Amino acid sequence: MDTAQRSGCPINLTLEMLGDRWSLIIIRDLMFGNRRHFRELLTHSEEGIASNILADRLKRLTESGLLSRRDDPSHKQKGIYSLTEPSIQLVPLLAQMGAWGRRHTRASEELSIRAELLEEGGPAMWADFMVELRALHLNAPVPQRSVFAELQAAYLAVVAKNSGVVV
Amino acid sequence: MDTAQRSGCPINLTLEMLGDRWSLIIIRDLMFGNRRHFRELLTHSEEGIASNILADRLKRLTESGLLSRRDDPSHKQKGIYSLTEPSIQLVPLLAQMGAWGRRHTRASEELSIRAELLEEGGPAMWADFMVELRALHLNAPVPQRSVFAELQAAYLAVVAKNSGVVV
DNA sequence: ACAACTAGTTGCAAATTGAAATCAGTTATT
DNA sequence: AATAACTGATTTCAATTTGCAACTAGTTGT
Repeated sequence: MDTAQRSGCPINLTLEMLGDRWSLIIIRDLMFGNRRHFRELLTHSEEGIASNILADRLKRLTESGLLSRRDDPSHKQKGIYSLTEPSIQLVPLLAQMGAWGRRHTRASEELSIRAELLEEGGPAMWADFMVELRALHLNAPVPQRSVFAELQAAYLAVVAKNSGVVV
Repeated sequence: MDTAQRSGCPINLTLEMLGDRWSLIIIRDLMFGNRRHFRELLTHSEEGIASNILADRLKRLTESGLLSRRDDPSHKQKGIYSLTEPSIQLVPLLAQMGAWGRRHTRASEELSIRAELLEEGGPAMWADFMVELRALHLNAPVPQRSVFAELQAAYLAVVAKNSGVVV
């Protein structure tokens, strides 16, 4: 990894770590979709990431401490990717990105519902979500509230509604 | 501009508009540095943007509604770039980016002070700053409080302190 | 033994980036 | 009036990055 940085500005440095078209997509899928394996990230990606790009980003993100990788005991070739404390602390940033995107881009209703809930929930909900992510990714104690489940349920409800199925 | 989008996810769409290494740098300089002309953005950039990239990004950002451009009456060739309501609403996102970068990257003390103040000030300060930006960029009424001046003063104080000058 | 699955790698064309030089029009200086 | 400096770009070109498709080498299930 090159260490040459353009400036010491925190916004610039954040951009240097995450300012490309795929890094935050991968973190998003790990965070909100709980995709933990290479294959899951590759094939369940809404955006259709290529395998070489995914491999490269996983390597870079792991090297820069935003992800960690451990072996999957059930399969000698599989690795399990986890968020780290720094990437868990991206929750407020991703919440703001979702909120902005929902207002100012042509986001779909189905994929916006999580952003809407996170925005309404505010910092308190983000904190609860971060506690839960620490349980899922860092072996911290499991909390009572599952923001993940709330978001998932809301998403499935909108999908069901829009396909005409009675929930 | 190509209209092909990878997915309707609000995070993805935000990334498609702003997820490159320069767009948010330009918006940052316009927002926190009040750089309004091409030359100012080009030469006062900490990061040293190239003129062809700057020209391209100003065009793209203007086309996508994040900036607007009007003629400068004092010089027939100059344009004055302004933030728009959508880009003013990036304040919370940039505040979160600064806060994250300050914690998780090797950001310099001098360039971090604004991020620190914005984080401490929270949503109330962000709202005040947005009101002020609407005055500076959208001809809205000028408010009493100037967050811009507060940030600038704090920055200059740190610069002065670190160069051994008595403030 | 064999098929399917695993995490990647390789090859290659296209697009993007970025440094340096250049450009044409505008303004300030002499 | 001539000229120098400044304006927002554009051009050129090499290097890098992207992304698709094919492929690899190892692992697991049948």
